[in-house]
Amino acid sequence: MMQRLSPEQITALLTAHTVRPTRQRLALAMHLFSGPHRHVTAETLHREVQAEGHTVSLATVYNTLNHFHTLGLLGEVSLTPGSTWFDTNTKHHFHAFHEETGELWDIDPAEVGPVAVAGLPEGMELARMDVVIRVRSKG
Amino acid sequence: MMQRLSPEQITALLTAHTVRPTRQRLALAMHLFSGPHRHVTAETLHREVQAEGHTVSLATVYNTLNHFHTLGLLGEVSLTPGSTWFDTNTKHHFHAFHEETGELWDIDPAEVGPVAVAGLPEGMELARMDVVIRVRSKG
DNA sequence: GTCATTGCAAATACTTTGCAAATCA
DNA sequence: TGATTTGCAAAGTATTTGCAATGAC
Repeated sequence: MMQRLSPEQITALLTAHTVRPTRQRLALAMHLFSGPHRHVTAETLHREVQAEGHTVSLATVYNTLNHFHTLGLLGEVSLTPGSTWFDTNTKHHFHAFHEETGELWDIDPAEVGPVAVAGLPEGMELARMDVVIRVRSKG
Repeated sequence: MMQRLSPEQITALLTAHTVRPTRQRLALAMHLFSGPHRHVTAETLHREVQAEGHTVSLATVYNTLNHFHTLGLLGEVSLTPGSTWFDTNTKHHFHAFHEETGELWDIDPAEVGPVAVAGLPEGMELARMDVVIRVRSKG
């Protein structure tokens, strides 16, 4: 799924959510939404836009990622304590994480087989289910 | 599963892993291994032993939890970025997390139904699968 | 021009580490 | 006694926040 959103669509997406399409937000949104789905941390995204010559402070990257997450444009992945990953794929899916290389990719729930949760306490409902499959190279 | 290990068994457990059963480690291990299964952070465990009158520094709690984890006596739960939870249940199981109350408890894999992972890339094998079921009170 | 947004630096939260003093075998 | 362990304080890493300057409409 290359080129999900064009620059115009990205601007439209931001204004639709009543966030001003500023230079910084556009630069970040382009990285997030114009190519294939991404997994980023504030740190990795900051490095990327810097490398492209854009000037965006790290604080703004943090704020923007949180902002986009609040708007539902990004998902959050609980992977390792210590850093927060954001995921441009907000559909229901699972993750595979290679602990040796740090690689992270999506797993289609269909590949994990049918999953149902029984035995939840009375009065509670499932809000969301996070599955992280940790893999290693076959030794 | 109350009273899993007696004080003597805990001392034996530590010496078996060639860690000296010092006053601090015994106090921490008692909290972790003498009652039912626990989920703790360095912070919560530190508060507990302090409340009991033991003097253990927070740094030692961190070091000891990491040490026990390395020895395989504790599992680690990836829940929320920002704090690390340790789990005295090291058997294969899943977690349910109540995002509103912060409650965390174990889920028997049997209650989640059969799970199998297909479609892993060539040359990789499953190392471990973490499932976090997030629940909320029925609205 | 007005109000949102940005960037910096400071603050906060969590965790690790260096090292001297204390402790255990 | 000799090696390990502890506690403190300092450093490190990840993230948030206050506020003056900037930028968008």
